Amino acid sequence: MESTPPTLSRKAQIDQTATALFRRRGYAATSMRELAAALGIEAGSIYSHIRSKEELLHRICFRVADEFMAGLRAATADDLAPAAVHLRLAIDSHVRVLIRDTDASAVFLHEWRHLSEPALSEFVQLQRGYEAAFRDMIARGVADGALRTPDPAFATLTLFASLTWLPNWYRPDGKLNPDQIAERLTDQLLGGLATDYNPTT
Amino acid sequence: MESTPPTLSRKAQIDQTATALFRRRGYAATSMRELAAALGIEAGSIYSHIRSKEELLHRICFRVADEFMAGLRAATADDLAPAAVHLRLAIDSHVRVLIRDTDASAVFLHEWRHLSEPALSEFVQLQRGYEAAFRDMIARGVADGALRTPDPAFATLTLFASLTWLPNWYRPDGKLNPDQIAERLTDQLLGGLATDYNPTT
DNA sequence: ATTGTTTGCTAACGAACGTTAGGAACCAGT
DNA sequence: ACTGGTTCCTAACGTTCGTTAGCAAACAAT
Repeated sequence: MESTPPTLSRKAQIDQTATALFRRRGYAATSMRELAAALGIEAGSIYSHIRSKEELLHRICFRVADEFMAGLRAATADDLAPAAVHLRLAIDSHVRVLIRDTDASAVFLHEWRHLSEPALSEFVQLQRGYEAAFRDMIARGVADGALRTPDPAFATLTLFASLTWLPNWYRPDGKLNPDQIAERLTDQLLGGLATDYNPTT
Repeated sequence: MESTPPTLSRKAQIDQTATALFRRRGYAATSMRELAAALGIEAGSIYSHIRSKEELLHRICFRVADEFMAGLRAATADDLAPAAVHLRLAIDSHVRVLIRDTDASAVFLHEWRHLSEPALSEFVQLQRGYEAAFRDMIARGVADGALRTPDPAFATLTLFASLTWLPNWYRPDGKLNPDQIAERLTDQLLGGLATDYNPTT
């Protein structure tokens, strides 16, 4: 059972509503009074649960960052697996986070720059490490012949471009369910790179 | 010669500085006092040249939209050319706009949602038409056998994803000059689609 | 019964916001 | 010399911002 109330705790509700608003209108353009109205309470009441507006953004960004990082660790846990397998699992994990938590992912991707120091630097560092891991996987895949691309660095950019674009077009009520989307996107992105690639379909 | 002063007109300077600020900090998070400070004047002075803050955003967004549209028209001017050629020229033109005017392009891509009606609807309509044109070119290219992709709609998404991502990584002081970037990006994006493609290099 | 936690209110603070009014300096063309 | 346009200033307007203080109701645990 739970020690917390049966539904979402108020703080969790605030996080959720703030995430949706930050995504739709942008962090800077969302006022605390707007957030309060969406929750059906007054602006001042929010501060019984949080310390500041930026704390909301901070929690969203770093929670999503944690999910991405955990997925990456799980995908590369098997040291003996080839780089191309690591890459496939990592892309798949990344897509699943994007789909499971589209609003928070969109905030993570576009609103992080409104963090202030020192959180901003910490976030950027996490981001760089994450991207570097993908670049390494692709480079190792090319080195061992499993992947083929005229320009690994550029391939990494294209990969992240496609991943980052997903929240812009994904609709939960679309024809494909999340698993199918993740599978298809992974297949498509890897299909363009692999020298010999057979999708699981 | 020119009837305007030798350097940029003040209004053009304001546009330029606003573009850079809107890009770096976001439209909503950029204050008129910040903009004024960057120009070395007082906030009130700006209103001798413009009517409102949103007018700045409006001008940036619709000017870039015009450039994209003009490029698309030029690329598809030759009715007799095959769809794959139209597509190549259109991608090339798009990339050149992105590179020539990176700041304005980034504002166009990310800040347009802060436009208010009716400009917002007008902008969205332009955007949809532009994307539809690319989708059609890809679909026709697939139909006539010049292009190959398991999912034309998804290919269009990936294409726009890569294009939209460019301002995020492009640096004018990089190794490649604008022409080389445009050529390489066009080659790479089309290379993944074409059934038989020989880059111009 | 009491205590502590959660939740929310009203009222207001100082700061920052976009914007305007009114005036002044400068400069080009007549 | 005069005129009209461009440019910028100071001062302030009304509004909205994030946030705080102080208080109160509801409820769970002891």
